[in-house]
Amino acid sequence: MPELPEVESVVRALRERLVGRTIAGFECRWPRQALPDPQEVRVGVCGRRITGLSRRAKWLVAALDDGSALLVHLRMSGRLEWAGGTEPPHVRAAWSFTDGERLLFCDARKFGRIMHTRDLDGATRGLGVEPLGDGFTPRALEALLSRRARQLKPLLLDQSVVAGLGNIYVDEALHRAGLHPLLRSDRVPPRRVARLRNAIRQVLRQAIRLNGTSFDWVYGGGAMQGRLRVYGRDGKPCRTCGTPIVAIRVGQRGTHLCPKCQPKRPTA
DNA sequence: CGCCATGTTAGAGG
DNA sequence: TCCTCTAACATGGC
Repeated sequence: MPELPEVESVVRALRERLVGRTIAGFECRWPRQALPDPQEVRVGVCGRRITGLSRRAKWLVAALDDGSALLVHLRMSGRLEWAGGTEPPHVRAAWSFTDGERLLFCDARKFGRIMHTRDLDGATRGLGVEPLGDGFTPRALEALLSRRARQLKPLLLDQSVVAGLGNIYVDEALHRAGLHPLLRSDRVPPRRVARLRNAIRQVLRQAIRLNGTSFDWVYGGGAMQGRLRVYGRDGKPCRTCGTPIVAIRVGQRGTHLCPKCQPKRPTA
C-alpha cells in the first residue's frame, strides 16, 4: 500500500542495517512475484554485496557491487522486515546474508514484485518525473497537464507521468491545491498549476517527515494519518471550511474531496 | 455474503 | 491515437 512517502520511510529505516551486507541466499515462495523469475533473481543477487539503498517512484532500489540492482515494489500489502523470533505471517520471499541475518518480504495479497536487473535505467525507463526532484518544476507540470485532456486525478496517478503518487496523496494534493479530481488536465488555470505542484511537494515532504501514513495492519510507524485532510474523511468536516467531505468514485478509485474548496469549475 | 482496500496492467470500446 | 472503463491479480477486514 505504500506510496512514495512510505517507501521513502522504509528505505531510510532499512538503509543502515542493509547496506554493506553480502547476500548469501534468496528464497521465493510465490514464484510470480520474482522478475524475471526466482532463479534469475537468485543467480543475480547471490554473492553480491549491497552498496546502496535508494528509491525511484514506489520502487526500493538496492544497488549491488557488480553494477546490477535489486528492486522491490510493495504494491498493496508488501512489507520488509528483519527476521527474528517467530516468523511473521505471509512471508513470500527472504534474503539471507553471509552474517546469518535474514530480511523477509511479507505480502498478504501477493501483488508485490521483486526484480533483479543489470539495466536499472532500462527497467525504470517508463516512469515519469520524480515529484520531489529538480525536474518537477511548475513549467514541467504545466506541460504534462496541457498535453493531455484527462481527468486530473487519474493523470496524477499515472506512474508514467508523475512517479510516486498514489490514491492518498493525490486526494490530499488536490485538496490543498483547490482542484476537483474530475477537472480536465488541460483546463487547470495556469496559476493553479504552480499551486498544485507546490501542494504535491509539500504534502509528500510532510508525509516523509512523519514517516508516512499508517491506518491498517500493512504499514506501521507513520503519523501522517492524523494530518490527512480528505482521504478517508468522508462525512467529516473539511479542516479548511467545515463543509462535509464527500466520497466519489474516479477511475475505479475511492476519491475524497471538499465540494466547497474543490469546485468543479475553479475560479482562476 | 458483499463491498472495500496506500497498486498496476491488459484488453475492450468509444 | 487518446481516453475511460472493466477485469484481473489475491487476500483480509468490516
